[in-house]
Amino acid sequence: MAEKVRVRFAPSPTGYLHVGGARTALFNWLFARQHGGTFILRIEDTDVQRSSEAMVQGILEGMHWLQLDADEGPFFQSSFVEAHRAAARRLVEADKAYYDFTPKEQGDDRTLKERIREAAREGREPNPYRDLPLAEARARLAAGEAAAIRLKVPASGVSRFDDMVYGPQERNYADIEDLVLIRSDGHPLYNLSVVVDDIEMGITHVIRGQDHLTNTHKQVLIYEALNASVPRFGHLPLINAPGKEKLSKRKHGEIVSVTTYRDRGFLPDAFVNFLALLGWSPGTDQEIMSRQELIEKFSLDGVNKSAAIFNFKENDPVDWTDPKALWMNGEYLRAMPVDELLPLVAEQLQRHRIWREAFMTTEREWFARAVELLRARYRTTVDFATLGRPYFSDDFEYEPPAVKKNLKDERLKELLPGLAERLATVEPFTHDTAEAALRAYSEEQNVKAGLLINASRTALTGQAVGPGMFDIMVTLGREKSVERLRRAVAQVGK
RNA sequence: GCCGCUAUGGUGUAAGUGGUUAACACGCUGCCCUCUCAAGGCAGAGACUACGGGUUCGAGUCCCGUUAGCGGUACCA
Repeated sequence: MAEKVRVRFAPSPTGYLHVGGARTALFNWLFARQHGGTFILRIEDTDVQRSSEAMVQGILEGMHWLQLDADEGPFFQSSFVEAHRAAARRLVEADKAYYDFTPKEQGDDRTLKERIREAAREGREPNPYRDLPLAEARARLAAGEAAAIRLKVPASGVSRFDDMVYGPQERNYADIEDLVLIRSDGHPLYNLSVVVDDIEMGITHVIRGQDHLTNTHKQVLIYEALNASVPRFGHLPLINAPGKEKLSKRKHGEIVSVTTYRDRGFLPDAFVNFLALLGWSPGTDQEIMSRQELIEKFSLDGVNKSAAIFNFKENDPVDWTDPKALWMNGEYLRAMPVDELLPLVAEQLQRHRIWREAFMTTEREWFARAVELLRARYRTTVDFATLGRPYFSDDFEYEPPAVKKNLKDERLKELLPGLAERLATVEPFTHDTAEAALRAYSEEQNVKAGLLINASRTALTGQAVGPGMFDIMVTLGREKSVERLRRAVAQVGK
């Protein structure tokens, strides 16, 4: 029978967890869950210069928020370097790798990319140390000379593997250089490290970004040299920025960081759902899928090959990220049980310092109704604390455009206090009785009800938009409504 | 330069082994609802399926070429 599925997510902590990494983690996780397999987290921190503890924490936090917790790990690749070196030594002994005494080239002022291309263009000379007898190499090593270890890649023939997403892949050995396995300072390099670790951890399926597709041939070579069984590979299309630009941490900043979505009021399930649809489709029209549904429907066959664009606009405070992500979060906000939403809203109100303990105790029922009323028009939980501020706190601002639009009419200086007086005596104070009182008053005063309604909305919330006016009144309660109507007189005509 | 991957409306994706007017979602526009804004309902605009050749009765779907984007080509990961 088929062996048990073991997959891993192996980020390098040279940056926070970004959307591309999160999607790779998600697909590995989904694949593992679907097959009853094991999902492993391995931090590839061998590049000490660029890795940092803070980034490790950021990755862990992001994974935790998305609820993609690992079954095993986190492991740290840096703790396995001895195994990597031992593997390289074995390859040397088996004559599948060799010591290269060529001095390490020093960097110059050209950019890295230019240097790589220039070196490649010059063509490769056969390495003079490739066939150096091992005894001689060891003698030079013993004499204190430094050497890198390179893999002996066959001069001719082709490398093949069948990618689970991209299909059959071929590459001529002639196009693959004798790659360095161990630097001359003893530091193991990526291609060796991943392979050794993946063998050690019994990884059966390697699911990762497409940027590794061509180098996979090199890794297959290493597996074979090590007499290990080669896992199945599945490469995922990349996620680009608008304009098909590469998504870059430096250029695009926090907009690509997963923790940004946590901090700006996304629901983890909504974000996971959105991420799943970036490069994958269940093949049906269904787009809103719970975690369980994703696990059931996910398939590498449904992953497409072309890069997706993460469609955010830069410097747009309202549509600050991909509109579809925002829409989807709103859908989740509306569909989830209020009881689950309440603590999330509470968290935001706390962060904005407008939280009152009573909201969760004596006024919990009221709190739930207010959240219910507001969530139809919000897209993130942060909206409850910003747009929703007037509903939870008396300390709010009158928005100038709203004042200009709804509190312009000078007559309101008399009408607002007049309305306040009427409402003060309405008994009981409900949506319908408040409405009846307002409409009666507008008729008496010979003004349109709309004038009073819109003016009241701005008087009560400082805003021009929001829920139905009488719902607002009931939510705020008689006392606050009356008080705010009177207070707003000072805003009339501004 | 060389090797490789990709190419469907603004964005994300559909269109089993080639078969009528290229579908869905987001976004956009309009209408309905209405005290505003959302939500919801309805309607609509938007794609000669990157371009050029083939194969075929018939191609988004197969083949070749071109172009573009991306990846690799490192003693980075």
